[in-house]
Amino acid sequence: MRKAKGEGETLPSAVLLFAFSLFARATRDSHMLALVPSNSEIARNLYEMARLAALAEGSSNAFRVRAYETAARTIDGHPDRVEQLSEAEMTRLRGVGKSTASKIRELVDTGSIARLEELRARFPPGFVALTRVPGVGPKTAVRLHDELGIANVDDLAAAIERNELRDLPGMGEKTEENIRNAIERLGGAGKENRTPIIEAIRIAREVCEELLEVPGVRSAEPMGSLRRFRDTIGDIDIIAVSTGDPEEVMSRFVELPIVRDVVGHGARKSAIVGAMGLQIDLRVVEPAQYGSAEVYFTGSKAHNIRLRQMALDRGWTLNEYALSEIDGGSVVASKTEEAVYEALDLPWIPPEIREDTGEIEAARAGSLPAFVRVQDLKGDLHVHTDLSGDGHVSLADVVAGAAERGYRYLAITDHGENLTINGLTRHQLLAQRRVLARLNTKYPDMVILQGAELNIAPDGSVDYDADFLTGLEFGVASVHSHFGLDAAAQTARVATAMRNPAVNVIGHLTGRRIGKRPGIDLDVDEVLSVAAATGCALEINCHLDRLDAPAEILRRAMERDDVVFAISTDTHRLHELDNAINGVRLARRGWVDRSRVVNTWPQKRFLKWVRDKRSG
DNA sequence: GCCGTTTTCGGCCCGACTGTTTTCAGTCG
Repeated sequence: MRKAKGEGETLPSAVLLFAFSLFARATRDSHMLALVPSNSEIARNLYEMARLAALAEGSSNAFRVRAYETAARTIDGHPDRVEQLSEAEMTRLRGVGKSTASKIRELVDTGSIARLEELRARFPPGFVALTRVPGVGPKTAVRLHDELGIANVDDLAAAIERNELRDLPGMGEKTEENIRNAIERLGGAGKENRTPIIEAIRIAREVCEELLEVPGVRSAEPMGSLRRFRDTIGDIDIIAVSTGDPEEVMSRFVELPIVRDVVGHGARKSAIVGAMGLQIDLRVVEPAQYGSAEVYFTGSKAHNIRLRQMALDRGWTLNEYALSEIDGGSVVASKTEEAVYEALDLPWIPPEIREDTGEIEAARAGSLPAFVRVQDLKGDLHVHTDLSGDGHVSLADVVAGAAERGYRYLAITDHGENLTINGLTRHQLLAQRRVLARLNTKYPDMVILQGAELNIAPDGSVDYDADFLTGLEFGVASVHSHFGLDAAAQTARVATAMRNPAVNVIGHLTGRRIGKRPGIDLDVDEVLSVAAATGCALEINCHLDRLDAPAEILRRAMERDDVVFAISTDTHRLHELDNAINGVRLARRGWVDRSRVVNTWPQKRFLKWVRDKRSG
């Protein structure tokens, strides 16, 4: 039996959150119906149409498939509710024509799309799962079904055991063996298994270091979704620049200790499966090709397609080796990314936003945000010391570390007393206050504020009492428990904390741990409204397993002009002060403008903002 | 299925690798 709509779907938690925010707003604004599809729900239907249409068309590159995908992407990134537009208005959206507009209208009016239902009936979930086996694409899946009656992965495995695949024209023992191995590696997830960025970054760094040992290799850097700073990674793409023999780089690569399986081994391109089943692709290029190679392998695919279209409009073609003239092939640009973008009359676009969700248009119009850079940060506003149960750096060391980085202000924010294992007693805080007075004298250029990371209780209250909190100079408030409350309760909880004068920043808003724990359910739009009304900043937490608030929420916040942010490392060990770069990259991914980040502000303006909030 | 200031029809991004082929289809990113 078919699942009820919206039930049991698996989506990244950030997308779910975002979807929920739209859904919650819809339910609040329109009392009459509870099932108005959000933009992400519409997009999800269109993505599913694309996926199934790929099977019907026999290719993921079929024009109809790409048309659905383009429309889905446009709607996913659209700031307003598409459901409220007329069909004529919808067709003004990029990639949405009459046919798609009427399908969206059908979805809004009836809750389903007839064409999608037909496709679902024709390609049941078990069959679609076949195409998640690496090496099995739409053509193969359909053939397996038509010629061998294979309807799902189990059927396929059984057919391989009977050596049936090798007898099909165009297939042989090798293909059969490859698919057998692919199913074994699948573990139920296959092509859609994604790795948290914190793990992927570690593996990528290790591999790049090994590649740098190969003679002739000048650089080795991760590209793809890792460079775009997505919070989960499907596979790792690495470009190595070599002035030596590329085949030597390749043979070293496929022999690395991390390699569990070699899935491709060519002169310029190889792919291996490494620890935890994570695939790593390596490309070797020459120095003169680096810029175009970076553009190409950073993606996203959709972003690249837009760039290539722009190249074609100019009589050029863009590939991984160069931007060059179609006639004659002379190179227009290839050495640097900047040169490639400039030739296409665009400013350089940061990798973090290359998703074809409006960045090309914004770049063309000159309306990209002023992106944050590490050197813009003038302070860190979430820092623990070894007084916190989970802190591993002394107060003196972390203050010195901040001073070394040229910071003009710093908030020490050890855990509040309600976090029983990690938190500080009032007595400890009073003692810390005396030490801080001396440190403030020692570092006259930097203002060190005594703050705390307060725990937001289920009712929105925080640690200590109002009197004691007045004695603190700064407050970060975070959810550390009761993750399972419903959205209404969580939203009210966070809103109450934001209204507390002792709270300057909401720490790691959703509480998610990427790949381990989903974020709490929130009405994001309501939270943003309260943030705006109270002047409470949203933290951009730099920890790679948090990256919280997620980019989707940051971008949503940027659609308003009244929410501010704080890029904070949440340091527990001295070296974590360097994690600021992660927050900077997350901020870019959320299209955050520098002017809205409170810890880029000069000392005086920053301190005024802190005091204004605390005076209620 | 979408799109258009040369176009309402005829285009639509590009290439490496693999396995099975004697020149290419399928898959992948």
